[in-house]
Amino acid sequence: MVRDEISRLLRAAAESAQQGGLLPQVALPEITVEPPQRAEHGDYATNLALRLARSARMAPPQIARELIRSLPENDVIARAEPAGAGFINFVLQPAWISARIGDILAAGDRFGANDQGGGRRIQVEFVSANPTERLHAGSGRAAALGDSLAGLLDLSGWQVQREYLVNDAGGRLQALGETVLARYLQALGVPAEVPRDGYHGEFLVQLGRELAAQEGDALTRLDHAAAVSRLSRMAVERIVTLHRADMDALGVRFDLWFREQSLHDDGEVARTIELLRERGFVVEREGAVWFSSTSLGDDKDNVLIRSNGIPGYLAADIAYHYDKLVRRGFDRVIDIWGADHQGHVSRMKAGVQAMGVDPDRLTIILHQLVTLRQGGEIVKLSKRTGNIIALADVIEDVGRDACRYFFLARAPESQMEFDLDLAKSESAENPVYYVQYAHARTASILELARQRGVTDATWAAGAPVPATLEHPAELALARLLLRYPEVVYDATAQLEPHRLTHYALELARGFTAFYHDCRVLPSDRNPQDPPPAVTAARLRLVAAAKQVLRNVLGLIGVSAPEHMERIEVDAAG
RNA sequence: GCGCCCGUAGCUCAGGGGAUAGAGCGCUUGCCUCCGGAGCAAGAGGCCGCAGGUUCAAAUCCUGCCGGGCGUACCA
Repeated sequence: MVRDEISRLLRAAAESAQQGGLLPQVALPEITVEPPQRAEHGDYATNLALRLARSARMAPPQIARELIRSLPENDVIARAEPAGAGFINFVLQPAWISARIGDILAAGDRFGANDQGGGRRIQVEFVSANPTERLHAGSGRAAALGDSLAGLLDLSGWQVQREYLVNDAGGRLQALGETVLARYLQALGVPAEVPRDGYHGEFLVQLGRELAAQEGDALTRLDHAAAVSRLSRMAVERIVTLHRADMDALGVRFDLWFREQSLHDDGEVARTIELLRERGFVVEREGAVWFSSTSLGDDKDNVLIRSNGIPGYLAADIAYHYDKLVRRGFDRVIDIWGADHQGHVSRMKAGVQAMGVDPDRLTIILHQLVTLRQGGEIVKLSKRTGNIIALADVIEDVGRDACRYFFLARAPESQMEFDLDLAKSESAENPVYYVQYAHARTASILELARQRGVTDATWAAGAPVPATLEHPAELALARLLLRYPEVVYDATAQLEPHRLTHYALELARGFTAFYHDCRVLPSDRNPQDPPPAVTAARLRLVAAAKQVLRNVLGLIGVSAPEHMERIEVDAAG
């Protein structure tokens, strides 16, 4: 990464200055090098002199001057200047930048990779909606967030597994079975009532009809419990199939759809409770079995086995996380939960800790809920409200690409307002199309170059640098491209994939500005046409831009089209 | 009541100790004889919710208050 090159030079400068007596022998703080907000402040800047001022007992500008003077000979930095209250601003060498374009082409789809994971194993579990209805739009946010995060981790040297937990056990499954039985019977004309804690939406009415059509009255001959059990299983399978189809439509693939029921079948839930008991975290009172999580700092104890003898969700969830962290041995586990589950964070952490596992190995990312706006109406998407807008409908309306981009574009902790009408009616103005359009342009330029007899070898990775990039727009684009690995690194380390969408837009803008200012191919009409070496250098830059746009769009989950359909601008509006 | 998250441009949101706070959409004004105008350039629009505190430096960290969202079950 470019910033690491500069950091190394700065560290060498500081040590050299200390040895030469220009700076006192104080401990160096962590060196941060980052692009400044304003272009006139150079390509990168550091506040090292400001950070050193106190311990060195020197004025920051003076420290800055000493550091600059002590910078080792190098071909990276063209200029280093003290600025402001004590910053050092760096301008990179155009020749060095130009040479790095070849690195991008050589790295190809792997450009941006780093090794912060070091081959360790990590699991990202996300969406994991209860199989009781169609996925609602809010699950799209979890899907976009989880899939892009997993992609980032993969690119950053982690071995990643994407997992979806199917809650096919427990009390809600019972309620599902009761509901489906009632709907099934109703469809057969038999009077039946959905229990009060069942699911009253239209969706299961339809499912009941389908099952009645498929099974006839066969299930009426079973006793109640058997019918509920049978129907709940059938319903789960159908609903999971629908969930899988929605994820496919978003381009999200899971490595494993984990069945909660398997933990019960294998005795893992029972073993987990026993293990908690051995470790002294189990108390019995009021006829139920409790996890004494207050002893680990939780605000209250939680039920493991209800007084009716059925284990609650927490017992299964602790068993599940024990399975992930110990039995399957993931080094880290990331759970992505909706904000409506925020209350479970402390007890889940306590549960992991009680099982003897370092709770820092589990990271829970909460995303705030999604609000949909449709026809000026606000529709809040919380679970178990009757007013659900299905994810499948949103994907169909808006398209996969815009869906992935918009769901990812906000920080998880922000509430998100998704304006369906805007996304549909003004899709041409969507930032996602702007980014895709930039990619289509790179493809178009390279294709035209081929038609004019320029071979791909011109922009191949190993080719020598034909000419040093000089034009400000060329250099600005090249610097943006070189920043991509830093964006990937930070987005991974901070677990903030939404940064990708902002970078993608910035890169597309940088490319479009370059395209506007710098002619790539000769036009024969203009005496200012670029000479062949400049054309070759710009083609390499275009090829590199295409690569990086492709890479970042890939992480976001948006397609990188070679061509886009023309949209005619209707002057009449 | 208590807990978590959020209050930044007309709207939707980035930025989360550092230099003159940004983007998209919307609005105003210019640009289509050449690689795709789904574009480009310029502009208007901000006590960064309020009040204290910490710091050389606060939109950013801390405290309190106000406003919004979500939790606060022997549901998941």
